Parts: sequence; structure tokens; C-alpha cells
Amino acid sequence: MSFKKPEEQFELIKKGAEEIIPEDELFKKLEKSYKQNKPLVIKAGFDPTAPDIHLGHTVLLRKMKHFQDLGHTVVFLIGDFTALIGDPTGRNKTRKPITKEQILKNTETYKEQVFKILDPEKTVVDFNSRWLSKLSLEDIIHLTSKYTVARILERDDFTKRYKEGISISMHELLYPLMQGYDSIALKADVELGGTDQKFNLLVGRALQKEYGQEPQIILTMPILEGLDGVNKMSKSLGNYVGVYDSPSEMFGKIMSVSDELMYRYYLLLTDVSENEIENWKKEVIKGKINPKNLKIKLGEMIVKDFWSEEDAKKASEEFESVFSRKDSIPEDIPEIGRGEFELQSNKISLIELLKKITSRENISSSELKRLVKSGAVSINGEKKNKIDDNIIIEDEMIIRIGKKRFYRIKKDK
RNA sequence: GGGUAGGUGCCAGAGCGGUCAAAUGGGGCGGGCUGUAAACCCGUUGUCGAGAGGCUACGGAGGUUCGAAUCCUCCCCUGCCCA
Repeated sequence: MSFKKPEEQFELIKKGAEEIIPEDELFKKLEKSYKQNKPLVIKAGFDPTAPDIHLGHTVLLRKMKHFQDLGHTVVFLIGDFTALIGDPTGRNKTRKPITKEQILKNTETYKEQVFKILDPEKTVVDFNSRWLSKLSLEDIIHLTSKYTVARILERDDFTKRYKEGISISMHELLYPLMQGYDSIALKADVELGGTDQKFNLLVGRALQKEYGQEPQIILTMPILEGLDGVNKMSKSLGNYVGVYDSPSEMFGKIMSVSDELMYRYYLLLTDVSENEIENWKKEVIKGKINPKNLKIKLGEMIVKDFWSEEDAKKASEEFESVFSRKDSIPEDIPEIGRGEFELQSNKISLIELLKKITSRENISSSELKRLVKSGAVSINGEKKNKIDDNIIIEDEMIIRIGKKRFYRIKKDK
């Protein structure tokens, strides 16, 4: 393996990064690695608390990929042990505990999804339970003696919770120390994380010094805002685009993003250069570019990353015809066979029909009734707002609820 | 250990014996407008029921009362002050 010149590496590494602490040390490490022809150990940890990876995670994964492309050893560290605590970062209350079974399951799906971005051949996957579960109380006392309460409480979220009178449990205070211990165990040269991880990452740096190691470099990446443009992208807030979302879903979600956020997504989720993005912004202000078209392009780029160029084109065209021209329906919608209705006659009341087709979705019938009353439901393009309307089931019907939900009834499945 | 303030719907937060499925705001959903953008306007927001109406719900368990989110007892949880 031969490395690129440190200067060249540095450029790619810096791209999109929020902070590198400290930059000059990173440069020295790169020089050393170059001279000795020895890759750096790059650590990035993920707690498998939620099973699905979304675009927010891929910001970091992309940076890992950069290091990988430069020939360094990227360790994808699964925090199977730390997940038991749950990172208190950004939390205003203690996380609910998660079971070991859940963690294992999540880990499997995690690995699969991560390799949509990372090169599986070059990625080292490790688990922090490998060392953390073996620590004795004595080891833990030794570890905790290396850091002070005041420094732990410096953390903004702890301070806030403390001041606002929201409980903080002891084990939560331990979280940063355990994450730091991971760096010691791996002898990490660089640790990557979101900006919200800065504190935890710095603890790792401090602890490594205490344990007589060369301290790691901290590289933070910005946190990606979710579809609402305000909160960070997270599954629990429902403002996310999952890497397993279907092409049309992905595309649709991207299209619903605000213009401002679109530029941000370009910056963090594509390889478009910062200069180019700035240019576009100016052109949009001048009225030379319609922001809608930029958004379409963004949607296509992202779908292409996770599916294929073909899927991207298809999703884009479908979107155009379904929503912009409103002349057709999406292809990929739930289908119900006519036979599934088990009717004596072929008539059914509207509400019964809706219950049947949405039976998988956990929508209460009160909710459905509300939707009907507010005019959200149409059949074959015709609005239906009476709950007790009798509907004749035909061999081919399209039922639509709201803007986005479509269902098809077919002769037989 | 002692004292004290609390625990209400997705969230924040009012209510403090009947008119409470619970004010108000946020969020969500739907409609209108549009670029499935933002902003804005309107509606809606426990559940079952075609409807009338039922059934669950105000930390948990009991109790008082014709009637409890509201009063009493015990328990659980959290904050603050003191030790």
C-alpha cells in the first residue's frame, strides 16, 4: 500500500469537516504514517440502539470512506456494550434500557446497511463489549480516577439537565469514559464523530494521555438536519430518510425538504463541491435556476447512491407525473386482491373498505372517519366524503388517502 | 435520614368535587394555495360505533361520595433544601 502525499490526504480529510482538533497533530500523524508506510487507525463508533441507518449517519460514513480510500484502517466500532447505557448526548432524559437481543439484531442490520457506503473488504468491524465487559471493578475505579466530576459535568447536556432539575443517573456519567476507553483499547489515531460527540471524543483524547498513549485526533462532522430542517435527523422524530427506503420514497422525501436545507444536503450528502453549491445559490437568487430543479437533481443523486442510476431516473419521472402533472399514480403501491373482501354482494361501505385496505397500518377507525370527513379520500379520482357510502368493488380501483397514500384493488392477486 | 414541591393527552402546560375526553400553545394529520418547498388560511387530533351512544384515560393500588384528574390512605417515581 502506498499512500498519497500528506498534503493531498489532508485536503480530502478536511472536506466538509466541522473541526479537526488539533490540525497540526493530524498532519504530523499523516507524515509519520507516510514515512513508515503504516496506515493510521481511524475509529468511529456507533451504538446499535436503533436498527435503521439513515442519511444522517451517512455523513460520517462518507468521511470514513474518505479515510478508507486513502488507505487507512477504518474501524467500525459497534458499541454493543455502551448501547446498554445509551449515549446521553443531546438527551434531556435517561434513555430507556435496551435488551441484548435487540442489540444483536440491530447490529446485524447495521452491518448490512453500512456497507452500502463503506468497502466491506477494507473495514474492520469490532465490538466494544470485547474489552468493556471484561473490566473489573478495580479497572473501573482506575479508569474513573483519571477524570473528575467537574469535567464530566462541564458537558452542556448534563449541565442543562442538572440545572433544570432533570435526573441524571450515575451510569450516564460513565458513558464518556467508556467511549474513551474504546480509544485506548484500539489505540486510535483519529476518532470521527458528529459535532455533538465532541465532548466524548475529547475525553478519549485525555484518557489516552493518562494511559500513556499518543492522544487521538478529533474530527467532527456537522449534524444533518432532518426533513423538518430544524431537528437533527433521527428515526424517533420521524424526520429521516432511511437507506432502505424505496427509490420513490427517498425521492419524495428529498423533494419535501425546504430550499435552504437542500443546499445543506448537497454539502453533506453529495460530492458536489462547495464552490458549485455557492454558485447555484446565487443563480437561484438571480432567478436563473429554478430551485425545484436543483432539488430534483439532489433527489436523483441520493437515490443513485443507494440504489442505481436507473432507479433514480424512474423515481424522478414517476414523481413528476404523479405529483406535478397529477396524471398518474405511483407504481409501487400496496395491492389488495378483490377476493380478499369476502363479500356476499359486491358492495361495501366506504369505512369498511378503508379499514380493509389499511389493516396493516394501525390506523384507528376514528382516524379513518376523520380523514373521510375532511375530504382526504378519493376513489378513482373522485372524492368521497360520506362514511356510509356504499362502494361497488370493481376489478381495478385506486383508492387514495391524503396526498401520499395510494392503494390498488385488483381483480385477483 | 429530615423537610418540601411535584407526577395530567405525542410534548409543554391549565384544571383542583359535577357542565372534563380534559383549556391553551407546540407538534402531527387532513383540506386550500404551491414546487408533495417555505409562509399563510381553515379543519382535525383517545378509542369502538353508520349514528345515538358506549368504553378506556389525568403515576399505581385501594377508599370517601349519588358523582373524583380534583378529597383521603398506602405505595412507586422525580426535583429542591438540610444532614
